Amino acid sequence: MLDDILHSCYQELEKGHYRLTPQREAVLLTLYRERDGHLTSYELFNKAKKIYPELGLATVYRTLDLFLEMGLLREVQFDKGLTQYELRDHQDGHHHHLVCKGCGHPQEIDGIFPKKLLDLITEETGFLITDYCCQFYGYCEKCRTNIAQDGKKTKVKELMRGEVFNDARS
Amino acid sequence: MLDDILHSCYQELEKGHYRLTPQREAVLLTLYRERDGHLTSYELFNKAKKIYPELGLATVYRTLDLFLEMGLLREVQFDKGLTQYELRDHQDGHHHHLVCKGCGHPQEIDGIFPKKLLDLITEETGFLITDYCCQFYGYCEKCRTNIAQDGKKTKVKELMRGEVFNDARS
DNA sequence: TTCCTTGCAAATCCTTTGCAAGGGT
DNA sequence: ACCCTTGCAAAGGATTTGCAAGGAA
Repeated sequence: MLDDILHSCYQELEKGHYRLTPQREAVLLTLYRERDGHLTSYELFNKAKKIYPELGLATVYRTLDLFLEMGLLREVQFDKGLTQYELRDHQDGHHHHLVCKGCGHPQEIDGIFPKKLLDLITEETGFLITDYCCQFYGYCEKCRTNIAQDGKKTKVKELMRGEVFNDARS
Repeated sequence: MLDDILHSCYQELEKGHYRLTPQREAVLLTLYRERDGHLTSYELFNKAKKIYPELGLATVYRTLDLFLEMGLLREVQFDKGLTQYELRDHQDGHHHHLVCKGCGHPQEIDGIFPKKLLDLITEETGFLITDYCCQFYGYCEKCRTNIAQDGKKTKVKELMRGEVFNDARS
C-alpha cells in the first residue's frame, strides 16, 4: 500500500519534472503513517521532522500545495482557521466526518453517494463533480455523557482548542 | 420571516441576559439580506457598517461567535483561510454546496438526508447529529467551457482568489 | 453599582513569499 | 549552466485579545 502510494507519487512528480526529495518523502510517509487521523500542517511538520530533522515549515506548506494539486491529498476544515490534511484513498472510496462540537475530535464514517446521484446533479446543474465531502456536526458519545453530567459545554469547547493545537492526539 | 428571526434571536439573547444592541441588529439584518450568498467576516463588516457606521470589525467577530453559539449561523469554509457565514434556515431544511475549483463560486443545491439515515448513524456510532453540510468540489458549467477552450486552469484559479477577496460578488 | 458591550490598537496564529544557497540533470 | 528545491526570516491576512470607556439593568 505504501509502495503503491510512493510509486504513484513518484510517477506524478516525474510528469512535471519534479523531484522526490527526502523532504517530500518525509511528508508523504508521515501522511501515510497517520492516515487515520487528520493532521494540521503543524502536526505534520513536527512528525515529519522526526524523519528528516532539517525540514522547514515552509517546505511542508509547499509540499502540501504540490500534493494537493496532484490530487494526492484532501483538505478538510473542521474548525475556523484550522486546515487538516488527509491522504486521498483511491481504493476505498470516500469517507465522511462526524465532527464533535464538544471535543472537536473528528470521527470518520464510510459512505459513498451512488454515482447515479452525482450524475444527476451534473445533469441538472452542469456542475462536474470531482470530489465531495460531507460533515456532520454534533456531539460524540463521550461528550454527550459529559454534558449530561455537568452541562459544561464551554469547558469542553476550550479543551478542544487545546487538544487540536497541542497535538494531544498523537 | 425577518421578524421571526429577529424575534427568536431576541429570545435567545434574553435567555443568557444578553442585549440586542444596534450592532448585533445590523449584523443580523445584513446576514438576512444576503442570505442567498456566503459572506466573509469582512464583507459582512462592510455591509453592516452601512447600517451602523460606528461598527468595529472586532464586534463583528464577537457577534458571529455569539450567533454561532446560539445556533443561528453556519460557518462554511470553501477555501483555505476563508470562513464564510450564512443564516441557518430552520424552515427550508439544509442545502449543500457545489464549490467550483475554477472560479471559486459556491452554488447551492437543496437536498436533505432522510432523517432515518441520521438516526441510523447515531444508532451505530453514538454520535448525535445537530447539523450537517456537504460540499461537492468540481467545475461549474462556465469554467468547464473556459477550460475546454484554452486549458488555462491556472489563470482561472488566480481570478477566483481575486473574486473572493475583492468582494466582486456583491 | 454591576457587568455586558463596544471600538481601537496590539497581539497572535496560520500561511505565503522573497531571497540567496544547495544540488540534480 | 539551468532550474527545481530548500531554509530562513520577513511579510501578509484573518482572527482574537487587552483595555478603558459607554451604557443598560
